[in-house]
Amino acid sequence: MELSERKKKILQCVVDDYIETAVPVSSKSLTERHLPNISSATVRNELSALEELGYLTQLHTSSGRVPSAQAYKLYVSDLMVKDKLTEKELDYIKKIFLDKADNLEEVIKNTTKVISELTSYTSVGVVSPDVGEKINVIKFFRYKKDTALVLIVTERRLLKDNYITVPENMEEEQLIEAENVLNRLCVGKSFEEICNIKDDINDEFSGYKSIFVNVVEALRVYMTVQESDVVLEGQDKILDHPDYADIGKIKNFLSVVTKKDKVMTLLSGDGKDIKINVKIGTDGYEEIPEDCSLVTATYSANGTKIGTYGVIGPIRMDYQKVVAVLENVGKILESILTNR
Amino acid sequence: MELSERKKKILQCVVDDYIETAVPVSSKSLTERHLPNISSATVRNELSALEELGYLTQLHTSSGRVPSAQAYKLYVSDLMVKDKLTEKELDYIKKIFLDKADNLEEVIKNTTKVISELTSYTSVGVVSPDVGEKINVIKFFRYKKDTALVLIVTERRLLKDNYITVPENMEEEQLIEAENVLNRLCVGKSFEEICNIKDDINDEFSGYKSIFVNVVEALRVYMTVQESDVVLEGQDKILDHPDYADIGKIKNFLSVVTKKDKVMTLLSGDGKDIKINVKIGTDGYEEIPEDCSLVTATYSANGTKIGTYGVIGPIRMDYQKVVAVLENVGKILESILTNR
DNA sequence: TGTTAGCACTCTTTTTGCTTGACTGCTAAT
DNA sequence: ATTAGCAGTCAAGCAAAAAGAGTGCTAACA
Repeated sequence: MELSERKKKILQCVVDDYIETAVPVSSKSLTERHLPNISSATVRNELSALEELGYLTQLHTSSGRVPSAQAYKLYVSDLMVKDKLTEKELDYIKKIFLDKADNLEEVIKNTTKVISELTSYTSVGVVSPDVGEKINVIKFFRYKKDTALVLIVTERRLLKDNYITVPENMEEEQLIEAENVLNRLCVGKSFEEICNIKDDINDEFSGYKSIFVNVVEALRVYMTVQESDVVLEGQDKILDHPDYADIGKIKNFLSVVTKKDKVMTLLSGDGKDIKINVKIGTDGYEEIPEDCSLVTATYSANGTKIGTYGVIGPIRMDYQKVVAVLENVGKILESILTNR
Repeated sequence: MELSERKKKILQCVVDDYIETAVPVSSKSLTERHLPNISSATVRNELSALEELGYLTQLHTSSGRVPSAQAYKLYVSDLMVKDKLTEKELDYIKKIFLDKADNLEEVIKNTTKVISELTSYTSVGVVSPDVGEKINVIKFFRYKKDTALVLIVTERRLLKDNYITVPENMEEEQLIEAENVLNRLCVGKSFEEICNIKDDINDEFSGYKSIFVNVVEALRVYMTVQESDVVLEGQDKILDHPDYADIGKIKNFLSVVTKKDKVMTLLSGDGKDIKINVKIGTDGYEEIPEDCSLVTATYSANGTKIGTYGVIGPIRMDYQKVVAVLENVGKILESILTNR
């Protein structure tokens, strides 16, 4: 059922006020602050109707109204007036990114830092693996008798966190030989393609099969989100918000947010095309701490997903600000990473 | 002034009880729980004397006694009965380390994890840089026109997080040449030695001076503690302790503990030979959050400092358990890392 | 001289009742 | 459909009273 224009307006004012003050909103304060042309009694009737429809709740009979999760959803999708960032804030974002634009890892760390800084909420981010990412070159670096570091240069980054075990008696030339064969097989191909060719390589790859299997395993690891791909900033910001005056809630929040694996699952489900995505903990999304809200945006450059970034905080969140920050950071980030 | 045996015994009981219950300790409960042979009136006299001497405080005239920082110090150094870990706990420690004993980074992460798990406090750790660490080999890996990754293999680890800028017009052979010269200069030398030879290399190193300077800079970075060398575990554990029922205190704690640079300075001052080191926030140590206690141990293997690990938590900490865990983890860790 | 029983005193914590103030919901008039 | 006005509800704040936990002191005792 579509709400009347007046109901929408009133609901918007309730959410605005509640987000600002954290105090249940009364009919009187609404007429005084936003609606001088109608009486508080009329507003009371409307509030009562909105409560009936599930948009508002009351803590007790004589308290003001508090928005429900349903109300926040409508607010974000329909009612909210989009906020603009100040020049100062925009400059801040640009300055941060321009310094270290060429290192993807740095960019990602800075992204969460900026988001957390500007919104004053905890921010989370994860680099999306890209199964279509193509390999430029693979290099082995043997640094112990039986261990070699695998360096993989792809279109967008340098992967250098995987090791393979090498037979101790393997000569240096053999390792180079293996490297050459591997490069012949892999260069220009995507992770996905390489993982699929594993069967028909016996002839060419003869003696080095175990190495190939190891490298494919390393690639497979890079294809899924790793804990090291998850970035967190401002975990303590939550304490500044009155919604978390209760230790139990803080604990609930921190027990999720301090664990990278949990944050990973939190961010993993997010779709490809959706730009701004709001999930509210109370209904349906089990991964999100109770009474929390997760607002995320997925950024892409040159048609490839870069990563998902967002803010996690109280349901009573400053969505105007958060959405504005996420959109602007996205724009600037994408423009820097596209066609560079 | 030396305390009488009975005073020591009573003080020990007070601290034991207070650590266990978090409730101010009364004369009556002391006689009931630990001292059946003396009357509560006698204990009261002794408590009063101990208060006079600065070991105990009273929140108000009719409350029980609470240990002062001074009392905790004496408790840890003299009074405390050393705790033993259970077989189960010891097995747990061994199992964790045996899995990944050959990767120093993994070992360090696991160390803090184990400590936090077993003590149920937040644990912190930092890998000590070792200025005497000798270099086995240096390798450049050029992966972009103007950027090369610097790989440095030392006696104990593989450093792979530094990049140098290479002149775009530099040929591959020239880079290899530079690598050779650099190895001739550096292999077998310690970080410290290399940083000191920078002046008289002009003749041999001719054209590659900027590269050498870059590499030395990279070494200098490795010689100081890096943020990436700091590990943290169980930041949310603090919330389980009643001492942190107050949001202000939690904030205070987290604002230090979530920031790696702050933890770094916290752990940096610790000496070389001291095994177990207890610092209490209320007096003197400004870096430690107020009302917090930091217990650390420094581990070594083959005569070199591996790192400093410890626990940060409330002053009312279970020192018996914490010291036992730190000592045992240290023993096992050192035995694994020595002469491998 | 050290120890102990007993009692008065102090201070916190809990309970209770009361008052005030903020809202709402309802009703009747517009 | 809107509004003014009023009765009803509930939380929050306050003060006084009661209960409880512990101490310090004094006087007696070994």
